[in-house]
Amino acid sequence: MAILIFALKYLEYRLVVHDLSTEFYVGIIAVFFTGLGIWVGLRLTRKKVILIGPEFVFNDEEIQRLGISKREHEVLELMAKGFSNQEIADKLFVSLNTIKTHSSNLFLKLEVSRRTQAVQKAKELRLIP
Amino acid sequence: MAILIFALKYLEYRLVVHDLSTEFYVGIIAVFFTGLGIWVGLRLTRKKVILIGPEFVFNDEEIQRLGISKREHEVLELMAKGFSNQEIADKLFVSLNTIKTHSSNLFLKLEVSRRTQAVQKAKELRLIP
DNA sequence: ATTCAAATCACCCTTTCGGGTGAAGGCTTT
DNA sequence: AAAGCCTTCACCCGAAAGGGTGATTTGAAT
Repeated sequence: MAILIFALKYLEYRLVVHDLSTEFYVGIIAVFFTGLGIWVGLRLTRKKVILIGPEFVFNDEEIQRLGISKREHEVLELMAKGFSNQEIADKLFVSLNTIKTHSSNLFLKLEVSRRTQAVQKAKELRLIP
Repeated sequence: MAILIFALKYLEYRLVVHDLSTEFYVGIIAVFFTGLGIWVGLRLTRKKVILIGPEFVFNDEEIQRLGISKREHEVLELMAKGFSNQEIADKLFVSLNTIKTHSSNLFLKLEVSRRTQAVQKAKELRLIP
């Protein structure tokens, strides 16, 4: 707004002092404010792009459709982070056998036979980030 | 450009017929072209956002920095798709031992000890899609 | 009170993976 | 020609993962 008022006054001053054609000044104004608008437009979308990037939502429908329990989902997340069954067991304070049971059930529900496939499929279905 | 010329002529016509102040017309031009600029700006970034999404480029610098060979990179890609060493061996028409060698070298270069970690790290470093 | 799913753990066995070592052939660089 | 990397393959061994079965406990729903 300040820039706009300043521009108007400045051009008005130039219009009195010099005697150039009206179209010339109108052209200058048009070009200047088009540029200003482009800048504003870029500003607006730059923020949007930043916001679009890091948003992730769990696909709860798919999780329930496959019948994946809370605990199984936890195991799945740790699996995706590259932890071994033993490490997952330690983190969740349960036995290795328990994790093996959970992972076996996960593989059945995800219809895979290896953990790398499980992780891949889980990411595709947006079960995990 | 066509719109700009049209606007200039139209405003010139209005300026002669009616007798409103110059600032008024300058204001109209400013607001109109600011809007036009915003629209153009949005147009430009909208295309950029669409392009940014599905494009993936291999991080060649990182691949070379880690000294990952062509063959090792192939193995890494198949690994990330969830294939077992035996399946990778079949796909590349080499022996299982060869794939084990490649994967061992990969783990050393990526500084990991499990294939899930290797896949995770490779994706972080944009070595694979 | 009974049923049912989830979570826990155990034991068995097989397959896969990972680490270590060695070696042979090919290709490039020096 | 020698040195160095890539690729290929082999063997050994231990650890990890996966498949199957069965059992107990707990909490929620009927």
